[in-house]
Amino acid sequence: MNRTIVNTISNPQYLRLLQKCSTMDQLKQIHAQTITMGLARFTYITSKLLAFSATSDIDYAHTILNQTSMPTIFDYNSMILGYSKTSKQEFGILLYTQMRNNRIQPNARTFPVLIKTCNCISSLLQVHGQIVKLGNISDVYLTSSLICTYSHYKAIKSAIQVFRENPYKNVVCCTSLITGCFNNGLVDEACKVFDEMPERSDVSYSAMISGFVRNELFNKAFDFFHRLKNCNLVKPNRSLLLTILTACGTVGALNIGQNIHHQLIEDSFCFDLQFGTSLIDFYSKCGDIEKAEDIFTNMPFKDVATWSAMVMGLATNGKNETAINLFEDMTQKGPVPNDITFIAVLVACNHKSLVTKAWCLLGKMKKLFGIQPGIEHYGCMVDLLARSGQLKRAEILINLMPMAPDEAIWGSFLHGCLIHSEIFLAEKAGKCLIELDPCNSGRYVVLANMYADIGKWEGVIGLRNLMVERKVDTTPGWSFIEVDGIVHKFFVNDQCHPRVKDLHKVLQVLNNVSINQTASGPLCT
DNA sequence: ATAGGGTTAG
Repeated sequence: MNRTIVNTISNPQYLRLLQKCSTMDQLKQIHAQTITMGLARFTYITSKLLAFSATSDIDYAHTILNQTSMPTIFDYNSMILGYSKTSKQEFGILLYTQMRNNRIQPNARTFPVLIKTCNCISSLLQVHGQIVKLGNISDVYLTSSLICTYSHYKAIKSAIQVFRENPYKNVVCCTSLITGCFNNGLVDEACKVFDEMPERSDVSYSAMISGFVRNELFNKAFDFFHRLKNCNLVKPNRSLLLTILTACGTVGALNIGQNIHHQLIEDSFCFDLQFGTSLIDFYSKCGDIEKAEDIFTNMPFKDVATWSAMVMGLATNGKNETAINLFEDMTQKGPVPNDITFIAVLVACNHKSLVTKAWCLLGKMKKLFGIQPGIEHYGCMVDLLARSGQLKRAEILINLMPMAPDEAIWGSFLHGCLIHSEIFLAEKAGKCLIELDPCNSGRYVVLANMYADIGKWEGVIGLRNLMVERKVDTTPGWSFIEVDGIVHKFFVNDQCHPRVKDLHKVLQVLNNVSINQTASGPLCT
């Protein structure tokens, strides 16, 4: 940078210069010149430097803070915000204490950032205590921050209490509570808050729809989507359409998803990175892998998520070799693969029992890409080994993994044991599953069916008693399909659908077509 | 003048 420029520019010009700088190197240069030019005595200039570096290099920001003779509340707020974005979140409260020792009064902006540094419920309670103690410092930002963080730590009752007792609230506070309720399974409460809201934004609708999706209430999500389109008050925004598209993929709602696709084409959004990736995922999940490939080919910009979605789509649609080849292409000329890409390519190996290839990829992942395998990667390996009958090796891997096995790991292992009739190992895995997931009736049923198959009736009775004793909810299994925008849900032995007779006729035809099918009983009725 | 909140693909 030209020294004379800095020397002669006025303060607003200086600030504009600072806003333009995009790297820490540029900032350090400006900082050095600020000192040489004697501009460091203007506190708002150093404050601006500090605020900028706090979000990209917190240690550098801390050196600026240490060099500042009289740090202001602005400096502390920036520092606390900076720490909230790092892994050293506990420094937030330490800085706050230091600030209070220096007799600096917090202001309305201090607490939302301080709340962000709370990494557990006890630190949140501590901060909330401070807020109450100081009094007179609340506003809508603070209310929503408290609601979000309480619900994040599963203290939804406290979140509701903050909402009810707080006079400062607006559409954001209501939306925060809606999200909190949905994330804690309180669907009715979320609906109540929405119904009673004085005004609603596009984000409020988004929160409702994604909340329904997370709670697997897909019909309600689609209902809301239609309600929103009909009311014409709020326009569906990007994230809302992305959420709906995810929901469509999850339930295989081809028609609704296709309508969104057409709408995206009309709005010239179809080449958008996120929409493109979402569409690839959606069409893959609906089984239209050609359409997914077509979108992938025509996307002008693709990132690691786009490639991962495509590899996963191919892998789950039986195009395993294409998936693995696409992954190889990616390592040659695409973005750097991440942990999710590796899950996708391991799934591709899984569906073709490519055990050696999978081990090789797992090694590559660590050595070449520096990615530590997570529980999902081990899960893929266990699944792969178990399916291919290498149950001993699968068991050894479960014991050697650096983390405790979860339901998915034992589930894969059990599945492999059942395929290969390894009764002793299956029993072991089944018991682990029941203990990990004691409320899930399905876990008991799998083990009970296995006992029944081998005629070990005392095992069946024992499990039945255990279920009664533990009051396990035995909601029957269900399936669903979307036709013309309506999701039809079917339970096992369900006779409630108005066209149940027609459905049975179709099922009969299908069963006759697949003569070699070894499925044990009807798919769903 | 500088600092804060809600939805979001894999």
